[in-house]
Amino acid sequence: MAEISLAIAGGEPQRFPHGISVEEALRVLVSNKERKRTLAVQLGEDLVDLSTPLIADAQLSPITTESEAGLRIMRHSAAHLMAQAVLEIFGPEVKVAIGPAVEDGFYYDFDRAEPFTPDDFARIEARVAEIVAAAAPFTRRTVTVAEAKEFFAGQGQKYKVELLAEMAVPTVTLYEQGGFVDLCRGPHVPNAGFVRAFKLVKLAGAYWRGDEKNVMLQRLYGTAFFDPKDLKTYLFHLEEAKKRDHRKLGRELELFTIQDQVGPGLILWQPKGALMRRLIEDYWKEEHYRKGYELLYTPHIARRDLWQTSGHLDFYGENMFSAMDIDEVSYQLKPMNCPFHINIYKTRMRSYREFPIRWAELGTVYRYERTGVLHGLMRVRGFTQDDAHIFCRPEQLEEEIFNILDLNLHILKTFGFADYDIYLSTRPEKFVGSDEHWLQATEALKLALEKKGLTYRLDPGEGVFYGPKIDIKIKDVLGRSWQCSTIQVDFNLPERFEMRYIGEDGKEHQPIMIHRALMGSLERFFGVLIEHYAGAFPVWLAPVQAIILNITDSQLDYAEKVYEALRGAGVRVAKDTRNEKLNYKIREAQLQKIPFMLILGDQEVEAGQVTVRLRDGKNLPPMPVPEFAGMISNECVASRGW
RNA sequence: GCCCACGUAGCUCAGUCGGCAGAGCACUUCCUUGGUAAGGAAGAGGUCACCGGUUCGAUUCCGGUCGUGGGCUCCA
Repeated sequence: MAEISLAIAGGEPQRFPHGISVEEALRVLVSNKERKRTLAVQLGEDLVDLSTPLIADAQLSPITTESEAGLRIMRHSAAHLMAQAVLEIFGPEVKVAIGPAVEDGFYYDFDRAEPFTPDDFARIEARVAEIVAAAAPFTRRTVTVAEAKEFFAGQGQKYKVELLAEMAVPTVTLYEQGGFVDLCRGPHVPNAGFVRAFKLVKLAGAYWRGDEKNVMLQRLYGTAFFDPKDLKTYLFHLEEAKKRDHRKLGRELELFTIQDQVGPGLILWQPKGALMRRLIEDYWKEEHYRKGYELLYTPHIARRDLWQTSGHLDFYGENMFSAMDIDEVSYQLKPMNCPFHINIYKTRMRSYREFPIRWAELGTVYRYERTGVLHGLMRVRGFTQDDAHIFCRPEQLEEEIFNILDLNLHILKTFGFADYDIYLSTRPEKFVGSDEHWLQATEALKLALEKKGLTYRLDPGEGVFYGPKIDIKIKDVLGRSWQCSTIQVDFNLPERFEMRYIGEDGKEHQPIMIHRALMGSLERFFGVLIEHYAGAFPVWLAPVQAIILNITDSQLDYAEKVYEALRGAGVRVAKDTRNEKLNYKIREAQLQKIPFMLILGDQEVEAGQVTVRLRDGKNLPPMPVPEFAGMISNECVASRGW
């Protein structure tokens, strides 16, 4: 028998008999300790089981319990264990669909007449614990698609049969543990004992293959770890994340509210939230002015004809609120601002000399969202976009995109966001515009991204039908990612509205149009902001920057003087002069996450100073009032840049 | 829209195996004037989401509606 040469990546190759298993090879190639925590290896591009026979020279990279990849493999195995437990408890009439590892764990979809209840969780967990204790080995075998079909058909597992029917390969692999056989690519842990900590976390409905035309399956979400301590940490982090939930903080800090009587997905901004919004808007307007934008205001409704012309009724109609008749003319609430901006463009003939035209508006739009998707500030039915439209010549496209990215990142950074995922979406199957335009525009987006030195992911075919786009997504503390910024090229509306300009050649041309929103929606952005800072906003944004806490009534006059002075100096100051103990007042101010507490006792009155307590519990040395006011204004300038 | 769970005072939550509803915090009043995360007492506050049904009687059981949460789908 021939020999093959194997090595740990970066290590010395050694000779082994042809067909030796990965596990046998590891016994020679790595230490015992290392081998015991290895659950699979990477072979080239592929991850394979330890039992895999090796038939060619190769470099092996062990996947251990210490790695992300190892965790994923184990979680995928945990999904199999859960499916085994479910079938054992609820009988073989339960149909299994798919069960992959996901970000924080795994899930498995089941088709069962009776709904699972949270009470079932304990039973399933107990059964999984037994399976884990038995450390049943995972075994793999390769069969033909026909054999696999016959096997699963025999078990009545119709979803597996359906999956097999679409596979364009001759053979598939089956994994078995404890008598449960699943169609699966693998790899898996060597035995169930690797699943040291297992927990079911939630129950949800999910359509078969994600298509709402299909039957709804029951999805059980779980998570698993190699070490029970990690599970505990994970659950602790979930609790911590809940504390930053913008819905909870929004109520506690009195930033915004959503009332049944008003309607779902409709936001009421309370005074403190409204104040913050004003600060955000002021900042936004100033930055835009500096970058050569002009501001517009447009109405909330328009004649239905406008939406006909724009095409929104055709491609966006199901997201629009229904029409209302006014003097026998039909009107509709706006889901977007663009048609208004185009109408302003069209008030007269435009020249290439005016380009680029950059028009921005904080435009409030209304979109019908299905009830199930509404979520605090993140997903609402009425929201204000920080919208803008840029009209330019094709050759200006790249530079304009670059400018937008520049402004975009600058603004995000001011709000403390430096981590985000960038996506470039290219042409979908259904599209308007010429091949040449698409190619040019997509190239321009790419070049701008590269020139800005940004790494991005390509999302092929995920562009809007009217043009390619760049999306920037910010992650919240619960790990959900929210799209805020979007930059889209549009070949459609200029055509539909017959937009024109006179070029250098004296002839009519069609302008290029860019839609863009940086914060996306003020509501969503505010939600992300609340979670990002856990409600402890930077000084320039804090609705209350400082609160005066007097110790006894004998400082009331001085408190009033300090209050007036700080107000006069432009500090957002509040005072708590209630007849309460200092401890009590500090606790409240702390819970309100006010950056500075100004403690006033007899000492401060005498010295004409304030003692500053920070929200992290530290104290600054006593200082005169003007010095404190100066400190605040300096900090704001430093954060905001002006 | 679909699946599962939930909806009791402003907030967090008890409770009623069907018999006119409870705590803590917040709020009001009084006492207390106290230096870095809750001083004490009293008071007020709820058609138990809404609409129907079963019942002598429903906040409790059943059905529907609305809303919320977590998912699916969709998106700023």
